[in-house]
Amino acid sequence: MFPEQFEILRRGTTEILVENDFRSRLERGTKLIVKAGFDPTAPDLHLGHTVVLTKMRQFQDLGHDVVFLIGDFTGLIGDPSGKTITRPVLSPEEVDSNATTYKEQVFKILDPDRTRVEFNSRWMSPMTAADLIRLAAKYTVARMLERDDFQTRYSSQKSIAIHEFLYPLVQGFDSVALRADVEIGGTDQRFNLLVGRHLQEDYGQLPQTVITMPLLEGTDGVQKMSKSLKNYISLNEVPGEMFGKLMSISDDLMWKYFSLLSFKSAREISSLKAESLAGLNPRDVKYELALELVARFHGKVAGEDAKREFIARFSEHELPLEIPRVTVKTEAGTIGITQILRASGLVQSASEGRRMILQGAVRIDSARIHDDTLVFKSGRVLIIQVGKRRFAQVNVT
RNA sequence: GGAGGGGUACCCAAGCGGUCAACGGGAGCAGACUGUAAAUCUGCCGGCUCUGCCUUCGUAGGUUCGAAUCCUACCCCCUCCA
Repeated sequence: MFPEQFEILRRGTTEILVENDFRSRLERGTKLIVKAGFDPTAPDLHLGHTVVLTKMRQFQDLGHDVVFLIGDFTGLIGDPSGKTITRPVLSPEEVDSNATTYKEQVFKILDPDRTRVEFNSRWMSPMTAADLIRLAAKYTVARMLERDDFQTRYSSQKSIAIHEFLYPLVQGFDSVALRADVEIGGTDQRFNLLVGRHLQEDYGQLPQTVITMPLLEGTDGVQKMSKSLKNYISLNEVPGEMFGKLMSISDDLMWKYFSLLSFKSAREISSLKAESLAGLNPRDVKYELALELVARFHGKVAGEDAKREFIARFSEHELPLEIPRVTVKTEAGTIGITQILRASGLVQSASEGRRMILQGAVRIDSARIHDDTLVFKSGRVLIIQVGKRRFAQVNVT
């Protein structure tokens, strides 16, 4: 039983600190308190976040207590791992509405009945300045600067504000307040998670087990999935978009997505791998992935519709089922094509429209055009396509 | 308190009086191909009434026929010394 639990929980992790402690914790057979913190400023979760959530779900399924911690207090500090130092301070109402949005998304993965949602302002706000100084005294500058991104910023002459040092401390203190047995985070959280161990020891608690999960690369296949890099797949993505974005990841990256996001068993995944080696089109394997994930967040039917639509659009080059309709007004009864493209929102500027036409990207009623000086009279209705993905039915009035 | 380095387009990063709408890389977009929004190759990548014009290189002024490039003031970042 315990070795089995251990194996399930270890799957996909980058690191478990300390493995032996974790084993003995599991062997005790008591419910563990499993914590993971989330930033309140980004209620729009993406697939990268779900790596940790999926791991939390496994703990739940094994009967442990999971704490979904919203770092509303740490939100005041901002995440020092990013480049931005200042962050807009959220009002209580904003935190509240973000939390609601969070829950909607998170409970697609976690079991709501077995999840405790906490806010770290509950114990941080009552702290006095003196309390905070006492907390700050528990760690040294030299040890803080061990943190990889502090080090990088320091040596590349980027600023580090004092309050950013508080971020790991507060996060660590959260573990003390929650008496966490386990904390899960991405590998980029390693340092912060370890601070928790240190502080717990200082407060006379058994240091938590730290579990780090690999970072999921975004759709560019190189950088970690993040909103600011715009390479993310949001959980709120409409089914078609989510399906398409998943199909756009590289054939190599697809396997990482399988191992970190799929609920398929290790055995099922390796048999897919074997089939693909045997000559199955990687595209078809990717369909499996896209289908599973779209179905998880939007339901089975939406998943299948998305797949069907994708094949029609990109394999059979059919027009999408639903084409947005827009109306474009003429000045004196006629209007140039570049103006139509811009006014319909298909391109950002008339210049971009001109370039698109010259590159052969624009089709009107399915026929490619090359002339950027075309003029249309009012009363025309045109189906315009720019590239493979932008469509509009334009009513010229 | 003193000395020095730096702020360039979405990001990184050249340029240091005209040939700069600004090298190069990344991201993005498009085309070809593959009939995966994979991979690969090619092109585009400030705006416009587009063989030209207009607005951009921290901010505001100035010098000059002409400035991202020189000068002045201001704002911001970093380093070293104290």
